[in-house]
Parts: sequence; C-alpha cells; structure tokens
Amino acid sequence: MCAYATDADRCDCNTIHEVVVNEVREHMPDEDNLIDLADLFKVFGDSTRVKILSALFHAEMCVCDIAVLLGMTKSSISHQLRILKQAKLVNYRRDGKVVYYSLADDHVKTIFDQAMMHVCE
Amino acid sequence: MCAYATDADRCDCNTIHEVVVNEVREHMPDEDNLIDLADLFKVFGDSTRVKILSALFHAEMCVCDIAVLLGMTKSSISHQLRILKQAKLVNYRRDGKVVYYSLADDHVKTIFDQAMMHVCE
DNA sequence: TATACAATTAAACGATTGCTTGATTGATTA
DNA sequence: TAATCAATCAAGCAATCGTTTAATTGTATA
Repeated sequence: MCAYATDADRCDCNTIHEVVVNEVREHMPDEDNLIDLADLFKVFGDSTRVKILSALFHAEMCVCDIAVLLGMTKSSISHQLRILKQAKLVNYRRDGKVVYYSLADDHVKTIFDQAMMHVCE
Repeated sequence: MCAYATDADRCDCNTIHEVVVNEVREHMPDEDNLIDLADLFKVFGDSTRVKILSALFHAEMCVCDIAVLLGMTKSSISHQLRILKQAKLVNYRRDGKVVYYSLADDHVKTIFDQAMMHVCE
C-alpha cells in the first residue's frame, strides 16, 4: 500500500492511479515555488489590501489619502502597506512628512483582471 | 477635517489630496466586487490548495491520488476540495466508490502563471 | 445482508491574522 | 528648541483557518 507516496506514514489509501500520480508529480512545479505562490495570494487575500492595490492602479497616494478613501485609520492602512511592501508589491517615497505609495509590479493588474473575470462569471 | 471621507468617524487625518482621492474613488470597482476578489485570492492563499489546483492542471484525479501525491490524509484533502468546490474552481464526478476532481475554470492557469512571474522575479 | 473501502463530515486544537489602542519616530515650521 | 503632524510600531484581542481524530455516508461486492 502507498508504495508511491513521498511520505508513506501520512498516507491512508489502498488504491491509487499510479501512472497518473507519477505523471503529475513530474510536471508539477517545485514545492518551494508553489509555497511562494500561495504566500503571494495570501497577501491578495484580504479586502483591505485588495482595495489599496486597486486604488494604486490609478494614482500614487499617501497613507492619509488611502485612509480617507477607505474610511479606515492610518494605523491599519500603514500596517497593511508594510505587508504589501514586504511582498514587493508597492514602492514608496518620502516627501517631507508625507510618504507616497505606488504600484511596484504590473503583473498585479493582470492578475486582478483575470480574477475579476472568474468572479463575474 | 476629513470632509470627503465616506465614514468620517473612522478618519484621523488633517490633510488629504482631495482631487486624487475623488478621482480614484470614481475609478475603483464596486466594494462588493473587490471583496469577492479578495475571497477568491483567499482560496488561493493556502499551499495545499495551490498544490491541488496545480496538480489538476495536468490531470483529473481522485481524492486518494491527491492525498498520495501530496503526502497528506484523505480527510484534509477532501476538506480543501470542498473549499475549492464552493469557489467553483473544481468539478467532480463519481465513478463507483471513487470521486474524480478536475479543474473548472481556465482563468486559474492564467492567474497562476502571472503570479509565478511575480514570484520568480 | 454483511463487509470493505473511498470519501465526507463534525468537533476540537493550535496557529495565524487584522484591527485597535497608545506610544514613538521622523520631518517640518513657528 | 518646541510644537505639530504624517507615519510607523508594538502589544493585545477577537476572529478565522488548516489539520487531526473519529465517526459517518455512499457504493460495490462477497
């Protein structure tokens, strides 16, 4: 049983389609890449962050602008911007007391557009 | 202060770029759509689910196959498949005792490819 | 009908996460 | 230098989430 599992201890199956499993295993991306992928989507998986990115599609904005736009505190916006910064999804520049944020990656727009297609079906 | 906030109570800013905020507000998608978008990404934001979808890109598989492939219990795989089913990301068909799952939406592959480009930069 | 087994489900847990509050940092200006 | 204010940060709390365990469902077959 489970002769083809990478981690036989965790497996509780008796019959598998060996050929299919091996075939799929060969074609799958590395686990590390898939984990990175999930981590990126995790960043997208919060409505506040989605709103921030969606706003930055149209214009560079300061923390205060975004807070007003979304009706939230500067603190929570700043908190979420830090997460977006860590994921290299936004750039920032300081001008006096104000910090302006902008979109760092054009892929994001494409990803959002495709996802919106799924949502609107 | 904060004359332009939709929810003035939550705002704690003194200076905003009024024109920019109004301009962006006009161009943003509806809040409901953005929440749906975040909810979709939330589904993508788990490595087990990303691995399952990535596997289904290549072949239809039963729960047991996927459990073996990923070295996890059938229970946890079934649990995640339910979430993918609810998000209309996978289809299923029963053949005797075995239930086969397959990909339901071609957008997913495009989204994953674009996201992988961001990750691999 | 009884057994076997793939799949699903429910409850419980530990871990993660987003927002709040209050304090602090950094830059400007009176 | 002192005051102001945009922005950040840290700690705490409530809510959400993924896996485990054990029980249950549904289908096939002896």
